[in-house]
Amino acid sequence: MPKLDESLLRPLPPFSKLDDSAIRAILDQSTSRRFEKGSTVFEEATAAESFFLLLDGTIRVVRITTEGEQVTALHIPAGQLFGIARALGRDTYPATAVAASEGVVLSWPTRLWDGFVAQYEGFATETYKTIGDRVGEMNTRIVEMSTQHVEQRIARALLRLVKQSGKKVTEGIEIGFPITRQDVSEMTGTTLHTVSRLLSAWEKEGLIISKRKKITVCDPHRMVTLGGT
Amino acid sequence: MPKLDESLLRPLPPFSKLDDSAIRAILDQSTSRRFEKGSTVFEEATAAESFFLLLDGTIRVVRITTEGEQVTALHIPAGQLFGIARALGRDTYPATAVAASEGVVLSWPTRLWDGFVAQYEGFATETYKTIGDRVGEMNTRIVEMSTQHVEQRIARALLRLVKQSGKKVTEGIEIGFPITRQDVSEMTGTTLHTVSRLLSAWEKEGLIISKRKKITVCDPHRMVTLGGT
DNA sequence: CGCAAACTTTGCGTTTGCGCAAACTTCTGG
DNA sequence: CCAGAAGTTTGCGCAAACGCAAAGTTTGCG
Repeated sequence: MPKLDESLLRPLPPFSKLDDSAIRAILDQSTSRRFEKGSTVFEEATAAESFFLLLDGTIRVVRITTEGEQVTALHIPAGQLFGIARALGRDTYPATAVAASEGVVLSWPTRLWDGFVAQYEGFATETYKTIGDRVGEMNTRIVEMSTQHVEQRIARALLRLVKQSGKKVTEGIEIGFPITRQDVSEMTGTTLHTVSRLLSAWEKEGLIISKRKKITVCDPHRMVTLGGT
Repeated sequence: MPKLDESLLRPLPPFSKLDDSAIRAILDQSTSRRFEKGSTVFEEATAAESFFLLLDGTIRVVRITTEGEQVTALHIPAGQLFGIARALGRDTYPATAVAASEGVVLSWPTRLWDGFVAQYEGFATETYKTIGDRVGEMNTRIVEMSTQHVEQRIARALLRLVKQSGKKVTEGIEIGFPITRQDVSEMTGTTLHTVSRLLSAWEKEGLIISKRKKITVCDPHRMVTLGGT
């Protein structure tokens, strides 16, 4: 077990109101694990045996259609809980979680969930806020998919990624994990071809710089404009 | 105040595990109100002053884009709680609720929420199950919007409506509240024209019968097939 | 009873973005 | 250092669905 201490969890939403001993106790019951890029943390429809906290990296939450197409529902940034099926009364995971970059997660057996909720004041509340945010995001996704054109959807998707995991570099803001055109297409409900064409065009205009698996937004302001009113 | 008794709430999820006196107490604090078709129960981004239980009718949960287009996120069937922003740590409503048919709702001031959760065992759990179901539905919507063609989306939307509020009639199963092509288009992210064309075609094939504001699915099995694998 | 409003149908031209195909570039492992 | 895998670019043709327009139908209200 790697050395972990209270200061790690302290700033994160579900733990912010707990005292050191509580956090210590929670930490002691956790398992830490490193994930390679592309590896699966848990799979849709399997028994929700654990819930997770992402310490480092980014998780892609995907669903796979009967035709085998992948759809990315959500990206989880470092510092958030995920796989918390139990909080919504489910006993299987509703989607698959894939590591978008290498990363580290803590996990606890799901059976501890109810105890944490009962024992630690504010734990549930903070968790439900996170879920609330995700519901909001999903809602926004539905609205976007219903009303916007591919160009706007891709612009917004990039902005979301930048906001969640952007790193400042000299040329602009870079998305903090490796991402392919295919990935972007799965987030926006389009094809990698269309994404490629669009990114090429944007690069010519100086809006972005894109290398293999890497996208840097140079002109966020103009990107926002493209994203729609 | 109309006469309400325990038997009304008893069978509904959040109350199923409470005893008569608890339900009585909850009921005593509620306000009952009738809504006309098309009237707004609450509006997006306004302070979440109440939460609601739909006793009769159907609620359409919509978001309005900056361009003024409406997108229907969800339909709430009779018997469910809604407007429970508080449960997800929000203090404003994330969407607008419109009565799709006339109906009756009970409401409580939001400040009572935390008390209910604390006081009544199982109340929160059951509520979160409902939310979990809705999250699942939204997820499915995203996947559909990403991967399916208009025809499939409309087929599925109709099936969802039929499942939620279908009434058996001699010709098939009829959607239990008035619904226009416009409404269907707002559920599926398309235009009323496309919906009209498609429904006309389906009617010619005997798949459905549609009158003004009324749709009856005659051949649900074939409709499922149209909805995709 | 008649008019206006709400809802529906249908036609036609246009466009967006997909599907397919092929070539090209960058990485990785032996 | 080379071969193959993984990722990207680009061209071309096509079909789904939109946008616009106009006319038809049903309903409710005065």
